Amino acid sequence: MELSDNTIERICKVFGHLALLEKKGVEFVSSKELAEQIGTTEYTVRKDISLLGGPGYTRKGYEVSSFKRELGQKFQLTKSRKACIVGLGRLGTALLDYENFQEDGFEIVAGFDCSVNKIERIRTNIDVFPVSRLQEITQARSIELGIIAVPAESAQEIADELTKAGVKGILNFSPVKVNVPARIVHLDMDFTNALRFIAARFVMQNK
Amino acid sequence: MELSDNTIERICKVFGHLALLEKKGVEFVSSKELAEQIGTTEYTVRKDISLLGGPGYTRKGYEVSSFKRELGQKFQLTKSRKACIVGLGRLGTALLDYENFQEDGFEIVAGFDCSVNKIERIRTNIDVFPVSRLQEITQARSIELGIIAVPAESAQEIADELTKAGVKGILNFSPVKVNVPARIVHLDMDFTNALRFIAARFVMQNK
DNA sequence: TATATTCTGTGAATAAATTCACCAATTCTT
DNA sequence: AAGAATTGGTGAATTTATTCACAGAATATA
Ligand SMILES: NC(=O)c1ccc[n+]([C@@H]2O[C@H](COP(=O)([O-])OP(=O)(O)OC[C@H]3O[C@@H](n4cnc5c(N)ncnc54)[C@H](O)[C@@H]3O)[C@@H](O)[C@H]2O)c1
Ligand SMILES: NC(=O)c1ccc[n+]([C@@H]2O[C@H](COP(=O)([O-])OP(=O)(O)OC[C@H]3O[C@@H](n4cnc5c(N)ncnc54)[C@H](O)[C@@H]3O)[C@@H](O)[C@H]2O)c1
Repeated sequence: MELSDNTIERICKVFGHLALLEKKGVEFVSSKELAEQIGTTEYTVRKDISLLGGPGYTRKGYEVSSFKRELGQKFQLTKSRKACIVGLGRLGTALLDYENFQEDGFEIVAGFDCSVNKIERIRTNIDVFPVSRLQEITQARSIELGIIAVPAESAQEIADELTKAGVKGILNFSPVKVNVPARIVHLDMDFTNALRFIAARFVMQNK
Repeated sequence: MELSDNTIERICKVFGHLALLEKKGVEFVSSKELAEQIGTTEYTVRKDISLLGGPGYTRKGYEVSSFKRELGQKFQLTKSRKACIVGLGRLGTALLDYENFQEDGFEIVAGFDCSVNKIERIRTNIDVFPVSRLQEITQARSIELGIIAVPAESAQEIADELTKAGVKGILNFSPVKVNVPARIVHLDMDFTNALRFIAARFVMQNK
């Protein structure tokens, strides 16, 4: 059965929240609480979950650990996935050193940049390479996800490289939309547009 | 008339693309091209634009400069808006020095952190302050937007501070949803969840 | 034990978003 | 000048998403 992107996104948020609850030792959680935490309604949460057939218990809600395990299995969110970062400027290096990715099942196993200077100067535990070795390293290390943190004008070029290298997904932080074949899942995260949206939304709301 | 969030978000993207085209000196752009650039269909673009009453010209499309001006006016995207960043760690400092915000009409006028050490060590042109002065500075400098880049456990606390300080919008980079009154527009940008979504989406797509 | 409460699951109803179909206007081509 | 092609605008149709309503089940309460 076909899940919508909205549903998948919400389920991912649910998964994240379940992980938190599990750490805290909480045993059960209701659709109402999940809804509050992920910013939607209890109806939507229940509908989403019902599409997956997850079992909830009357007057208790969903069992945190087993439900998390089930989601992890269904969406393969438990196996650790390897990722690389292309563009090691201010944003790229911040991402490189963000150790929380690890515990959420994303392992940054390589960084790439076109500037050899930069590569030599970077202090990090992650291996960094010239971008000319992107294909080689991506394949050798079974990297599944590519994170783009190069300037806008190089973003499409890097998206193409990553595509050729065979990644399954791309997260793009540059402020231009990248085009990749439909088999590759990609998401553009444009901070400037986020600020614009907030501003525009505020203006509309108040007139 | 009421515009949906989807429409507002798309219009913001259109605005961004118009700015690009204007810089390049392009005079007209069709709904089809806009659609390609922002990742939607020409129908949706035309429908969105028709809600705003923007004039398009037969066999030419929309006039880049005047349409951009019109959108800028309607959504007040031309006036420069002041923003601050709270949490000057790896991500916060990357954002602090991102000079492109400026040319898109967002001016970072202050940074805050709880660590006095950090504040003293930071090298940047932007003024940085201890977080205890958040309210004071935000009001003194008419800051409208708050960007949260503190660890998850402090995010809600900072959201509350920003709310009290009277900001109009909040962009939250921590991986927890923050709760603020409905009058304040806010957006959570959770990178980890973005990676999860990409992974989950890929799994679903291939079964 | 009986009754009230609270929770899920899900079909039906409603609402929202997208897509389509096609007219009108303009430009291009021959 | 005639006809073909391209483009926007928009009401209608369709599809998708959300919300509601309520049955069924377990638990709590009296
Ligand atoms: N810094 C931020 O806070 C911020 C905010 C919003 C958006 N962004 C976007 O994120 C991206 C990165 O921003 P940044 O501030 O880190 O930029 P930056 O200029 O600090 O770093 C870019 C890095 O990419 C490298 N690079 C350039 N072309 C390359 C190529 N073809 N292959 C490999 N590496 C290449 C450069 O050597 C540099 O190290 C940009 O697209 C920017 O618009 C950044
Ligand atoms: N670094 C990344 O690439 C990355 C990726 C995904 C998400 N994030 C999220 O962004 C946020 C910041 O990440 P980071 O890597 O920059 O963290 P960091 O630890 O490098 O920096 C956090 C900063 O916040 C300051 N701080 C802590 N509590 C504060 C408070 N109450 N008031 C003011 N300042 C306070 C700290 O002094 C520190 O300077 C986190 O929520 C993180 O989960 C970061």
